[in-house]
Amino acid sequence: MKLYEKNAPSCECEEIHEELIEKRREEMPSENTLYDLSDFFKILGDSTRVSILFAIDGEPMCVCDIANLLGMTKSAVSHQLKILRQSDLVTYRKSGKNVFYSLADDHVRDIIEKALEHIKE
Amino acid sequence: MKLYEKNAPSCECEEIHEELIEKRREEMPSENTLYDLSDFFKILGDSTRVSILFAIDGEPMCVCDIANLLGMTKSAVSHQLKILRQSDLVTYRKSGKNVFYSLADDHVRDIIEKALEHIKE
DNA sequence: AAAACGGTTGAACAACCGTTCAACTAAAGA
DNA sequence: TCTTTAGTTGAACGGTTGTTCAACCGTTTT
Repeated sequence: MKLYEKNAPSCECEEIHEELIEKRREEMPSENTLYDLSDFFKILGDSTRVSILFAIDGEPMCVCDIANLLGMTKSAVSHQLKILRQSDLVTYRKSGKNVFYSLADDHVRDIIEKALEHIKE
Repeated sequence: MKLYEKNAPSCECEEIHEELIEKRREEMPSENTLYDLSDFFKILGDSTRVSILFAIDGEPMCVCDIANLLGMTKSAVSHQLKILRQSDLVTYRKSGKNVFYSLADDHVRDIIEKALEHIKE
């Protein structure tokens, strides 16, 4: 079948709805967008990072207090903060020996809020 | 607001700001909620699963067509569909030898839409 | 009935990821 | 200056996870 050979390394099915697939393919986001999107969700897909975001929501907190709040070591928290920093989800401000972290913007808060609504069903 | 920063020139790990931590702790979601939330995002934190959700958005698709669209094996797609099923993100309808999958509800679409807005900055 | 097909599933393997540990830097106090 | 403290970082370990492979099931076709 020609249709089969067109999509070489795919599944081994015989009956393929070629028109539908092409139509859907055109409507799909770009591969890069899909990766960016899943990478973003990957950041939120860890309870420690989500907890940190809730912790610093409203009031900035230093690493030590976050660690105490979550019952974790400074190191573990710092590692996760680095990831949140690199994803631009948090900002920080140095003050003496301390580093105060806060939410980068309200965008993330909205998404988390919507997700909270979703899981409460 | 500034109360914390005012009398907190240092955040010592032995001398913790109990009041702030306690206040934040009370405002935090329950541990279970935090796990549910991160588990939900974990589902979306995979490009294959996100791609599947986009694929079946609007029109139901059978496993074979999804596999062809994404250039993956039926098995790999089926494994991910199982995860999406167990998370109630998709529903399915059997029709002869085929199984047609579709989005469970519009909730997820909204969240993905918001996330798309976020990453486009 | 037997063969073919769409789809599912479990085991295995490799890649990924989060915490721990130890060493390190920068800032503050003595 | 020397010590202490807040925070960062890299390596390593153990658990998680996504794909592959092979076998399997239910439905349709011959």
